[in-house]
Amino acid sequence: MTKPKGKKEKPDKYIRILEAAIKVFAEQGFFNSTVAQIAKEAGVADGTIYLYFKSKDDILAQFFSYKTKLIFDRFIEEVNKAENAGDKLRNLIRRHFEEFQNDPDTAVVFQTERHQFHTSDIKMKDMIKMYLNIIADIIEQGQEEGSVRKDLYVGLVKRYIMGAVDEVINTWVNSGRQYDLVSMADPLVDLYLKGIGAND
Amino acid sequence: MTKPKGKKEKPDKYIRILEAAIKVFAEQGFFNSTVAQIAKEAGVADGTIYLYFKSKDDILAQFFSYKTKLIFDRFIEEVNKAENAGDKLRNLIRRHFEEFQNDPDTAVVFQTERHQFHTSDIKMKDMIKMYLNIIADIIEQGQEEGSVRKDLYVGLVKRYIMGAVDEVINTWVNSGRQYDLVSMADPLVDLYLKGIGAND
DNA sequence: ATTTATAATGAATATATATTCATTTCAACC
DNA sequence: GGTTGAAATGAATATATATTCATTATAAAT
Repeated sequence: MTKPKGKKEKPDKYIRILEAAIKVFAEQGFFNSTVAQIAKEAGVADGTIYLYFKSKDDILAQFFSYKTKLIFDRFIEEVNKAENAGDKLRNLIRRHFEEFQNDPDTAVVFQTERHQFHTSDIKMKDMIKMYLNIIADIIEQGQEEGSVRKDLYVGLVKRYIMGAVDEVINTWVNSGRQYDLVSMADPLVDLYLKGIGAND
Repeated sequence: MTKPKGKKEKPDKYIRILEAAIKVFAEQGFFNSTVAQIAKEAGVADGTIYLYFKSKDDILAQFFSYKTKLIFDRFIEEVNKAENAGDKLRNLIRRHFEEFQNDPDTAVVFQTERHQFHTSDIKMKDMIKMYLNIIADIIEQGQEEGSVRKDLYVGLVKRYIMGAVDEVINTWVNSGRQYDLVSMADPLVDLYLKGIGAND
């Protein structure tokens, strides 16, 4: 029998546990979630978790690296579709909003837990650095093109951009995700480029 | 004897425990900290904590409301020292950076834990709303004065400002607080006002 | 059918720690 | 110096839950 009836789900059990964990974490936060809850949500025994993950902490660590890889590839792909710096920035942020809007559990866990684990072995700093680097490259390209001011402290600018993106997502998450996040992208990019000051 | 020798520290035991808790939370995070550690740091017995606080959660809740009141009063005071919107925004952010730089433990706890307790009874949303309102008032004043663009979505602008402030502080906290945070205020306000786009 | 290897189970374990409360200390007053 | 009430103590309790591991199921191989 080369075609099994329905009992061949080996490779995706890892994924199934991860997805279940994300759901539980999103609902209750990492520290308030129990391994037993994750197991139940995934439809496996408690002990099974430990065949795929070293510890509860490891589940969160795996989640971050797994999702980050997936998402960042799409960010870069989307950035590369554009030619000039302004469009690249717009594409990055729009795609960021799209990804999070389409995967709200991931969004919640990212926004809620990302500030906790800077000391642990979760490679949070590396992730953030990657994101900041994408932005820095765009800024520098813009400066070469002449579309971006040259008298900028890029180390500050990239955080200014990332911070605003982050807060807009936070607001959306904490509102119960009731409105369209993606529609915030264009007005936000407009603020980055033009600022709030009246053009005299 | 109306002048006790040195054993009259009643009103500040509450404060002492709070400060100790903040220190412990800053070092290890709320969930990884134990009540016993806080008691030790404060130089009191474990049980004494419960004469002043309902629970471990309550310590964090008290901290937020206690510190928030203190700090926000100073924010408003500082904003009121300025006349026009630009200076008000500058004063707000500079004072924000000053407060956090002078009280690093508070800064760490704020930045680390503020994204966790949106569902709990900690009045996080109210605190954030207060801050956003200060900003919104400044923006609107700027629009009346003519120094700020009128075609702005204020609901977005205030988050854009707060988010960037937040991220700049995060970076400082996660760097081990090695550089002068306050010096970031002016360049940041410059970005808000002028944006990154080349003025054509 | 029997063996073998792998995967999964879930009850039992081990530990950690928030909270309680019976007891003690303290300071003021008579 | 004895009495009183409040404040503080810290050992004991109660609970929760991450992790382990002896046992069982599963599937393939012979």
